[in-house]
Amino acid sequence: MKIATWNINGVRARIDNLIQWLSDASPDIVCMQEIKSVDENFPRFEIEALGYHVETHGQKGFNGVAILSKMRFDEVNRRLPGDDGDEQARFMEGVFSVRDAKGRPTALRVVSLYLPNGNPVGSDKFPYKLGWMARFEAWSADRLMLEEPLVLAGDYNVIPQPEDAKNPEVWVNDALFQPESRGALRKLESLGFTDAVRVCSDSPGIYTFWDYQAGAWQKNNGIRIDHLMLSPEAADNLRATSVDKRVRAWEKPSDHVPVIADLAYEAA
DNA sequence: ATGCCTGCGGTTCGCAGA
Repeated sequence: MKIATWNINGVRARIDNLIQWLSDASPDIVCMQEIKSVDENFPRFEIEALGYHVETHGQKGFNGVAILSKMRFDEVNRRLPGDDGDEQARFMEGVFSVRDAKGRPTALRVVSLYLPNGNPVGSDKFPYKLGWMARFEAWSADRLMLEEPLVLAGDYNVIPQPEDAKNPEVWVNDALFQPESRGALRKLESLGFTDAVRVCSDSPGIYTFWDYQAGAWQKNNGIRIDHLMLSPEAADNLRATSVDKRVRAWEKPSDHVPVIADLAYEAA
């Protein structure tokens, strides 16, 4: 079962790109971020025509997340608990019925998340980012107690390590590379989550984002900020992880590319 | 030091992104 995360940077501007990629890669579940659309304007019919169920959590103009799945949703939960005043659409969870490699049935939980950017450091956006990450850690710790396969997939807006950037020195004053941001991501690992890309490769230079500006793609001036964090049960069933760089070279690309984890589950 | 480029909203420039 292939589970992907992709910051699409505007689903309506990217619909041709998305349809091409879905047809091509045939992922089972796709977590999307920055759909930049309200639910009513989400281009669901084109996607449903490819055999996907579609659940969205949109917002006017900015942010917004969605989950596409070849399996039907058993449950959908929107909004990260812990702050009823937070109106930004950055979190949704889908629950599915699957079987593991031995045929045992289990629930599979998949989260699509879009963490705050947090720049500039020194503005109120940075504490919002850290506060959001603290709420997310608390929610994740709670979910871990279920001892179920759980995939936290999304745009974390955090560069974990220097080897996750082509030029780490230019990021030292950026919210994406602050010790507090990196520490909050590392807390998920200390709780027991596994970075699906990193557990499969020690190589530097695995990137998921290249800025539109200054020829970043052509210079391979990228960063790795889109992550799939796996609960122990999910990590035990990880077969492989890949980054689909091809789409960054397509016409009218998103500045992010899909990251895909292949887990040893099948639809129940 | 700043813009570079792109999507969106709501009108053609401002904001946000990373």
